Amino acid sequence: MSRDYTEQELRRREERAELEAAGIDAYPHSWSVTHRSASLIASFTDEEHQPGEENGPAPLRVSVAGRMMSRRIMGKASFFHLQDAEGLIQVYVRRDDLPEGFYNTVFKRLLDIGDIVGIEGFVFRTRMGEVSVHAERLVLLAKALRPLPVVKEQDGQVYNEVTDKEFRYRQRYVDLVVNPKVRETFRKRARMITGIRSFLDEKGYLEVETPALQPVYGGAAARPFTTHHNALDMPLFLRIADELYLKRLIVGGLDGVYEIAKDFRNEGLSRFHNPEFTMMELYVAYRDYDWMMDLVEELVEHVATLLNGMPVVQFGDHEISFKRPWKRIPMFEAIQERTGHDLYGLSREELARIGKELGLEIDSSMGSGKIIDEIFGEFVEPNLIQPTFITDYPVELSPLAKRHRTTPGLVERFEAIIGGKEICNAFSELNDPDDQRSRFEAQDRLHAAGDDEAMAIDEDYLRALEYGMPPTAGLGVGIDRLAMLMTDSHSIRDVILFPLLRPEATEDPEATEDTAETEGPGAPGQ
RNA sequence: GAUCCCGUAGCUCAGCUGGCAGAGCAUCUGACUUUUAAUCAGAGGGUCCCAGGUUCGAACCCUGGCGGGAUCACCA
Repeated sequence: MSRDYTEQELRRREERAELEAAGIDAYPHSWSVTHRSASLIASFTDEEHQPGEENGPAPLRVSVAGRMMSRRIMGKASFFHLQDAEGLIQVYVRRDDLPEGFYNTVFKRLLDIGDIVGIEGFVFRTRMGEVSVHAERLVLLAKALRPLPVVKEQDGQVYNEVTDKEFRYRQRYVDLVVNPKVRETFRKRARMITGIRSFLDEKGYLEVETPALQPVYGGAAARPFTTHHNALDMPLFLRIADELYLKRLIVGGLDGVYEIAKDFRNEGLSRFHNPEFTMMELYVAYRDYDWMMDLVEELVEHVATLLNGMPVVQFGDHEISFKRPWKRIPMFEAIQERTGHDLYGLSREELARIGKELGLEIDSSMGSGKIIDEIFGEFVEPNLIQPTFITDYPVELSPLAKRHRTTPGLVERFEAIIGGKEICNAFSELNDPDDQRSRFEAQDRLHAAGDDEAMAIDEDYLRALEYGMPPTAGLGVGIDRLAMLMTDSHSIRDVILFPLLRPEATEDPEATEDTAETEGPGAPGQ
């Protein structure tokens, strides 16, 4: 398989050949690093480290490694910037400090922006005040055969910034190299997840793993991905939620369990939806949804503070404060506040009439719960920017939630809405096996009527409930959406390293159809 | 799935009413031993997303397709 190389790629391949002809390995095996850029720069002080003065401090010798990101060649001396995991550090190279011929031939002619190099030398501050490494040894660690987009920056102004979304998502490795903000976003995401995990561990909850391949899928309303197990010759579904397995563990006596895992939903893509996404689910025995609201506030305030030093983030034009306590409003009250209509207890016909009056399209397949949800989603949710708990949902929307202790027709459920989007969903868990069975049966009728997102009856789950599940509070948090809020990202693709895209056209037009069909794994195309 | 916008050099982008394909960075050659978007002099580099159509002539207009983005629908 070959393709036409560009002029610059050909040039780099020639350079590699020349390097190898000169006995220089273009891909050596290792390099020992003693320092990283940002922390090295931060630790440098003129009094302790700046060499040159008589009786001055001894030079600080270091070994660093990274990618050459820019080059300023001035005759017999040069500067370049080296980028490592922490950031950039400038390197100073002089012809006369390197072996005979190395500077002119290897450094100036055979190395390029994008190459990965190792530097041994001493640290100093230049006349212009930049802490830099004066190279005494320079070793190629990996030759870059493709040219990297060259992005320049001066006083915060970025030139030739790589902005093409498709390029950035398809070649995230390049995006990470050239866009520092992207590296910061994913560091923050990682710190957020670590923060959630240690918060939950500290409370004594047990992190568990439940099946991603499930014979019966459930726990949410969504279409699944289906697959097949050959040896058992059975269909399997990729999980759409962890819920029913985690609650089996509550039955089993593990009083508090959580899982941070990928869920898979075979549905459309959007700014807020990726077919695989990360969910954190938590179940705690002997608790209810009121208690869980307190926990969510505490958790999110804690994580936001961990990431930003304070429980406040800038999100687009809004400053969002996660400081406890958050507003709590029953769903019907919130709808009445925004639309003037009290929907509680109304018949389906009355709800449909109000929906239409409000300008929504209501069709005959929509049940009462669905209409209420539409009205909520249209008039309430987008206006909830500051963290708000919406509580007490209609029972028909929530087949796994426990009935409200005082208000008929509702369940004890809440969602936290932040920035106009649902961030988590929680309830007092339904633990009456007979009620659960009848809810499943209602779902099953919907399914039979053509709703392919309705839940299936999970007999094993019902069996577990029949053994007795303690009162339990359950929570699901959309980790990607929380990461969006914490990093001021406005598309889920900006917080998922490799979001799903359509397969791109193969680079080699000859490698299409005829070969793709006959080749085994790894063949491009579908 | 619908609507709108976008697709030009390795990257960022210009390209007027249809008339020779452009700039900066990157690359190459030369100068330069503390520069920092280094600078200076020169050179090379194009399937204008793809396929048709209109026209004397298409990057530009028309039709269809591919890919991306945004909004909507869907997604409790």
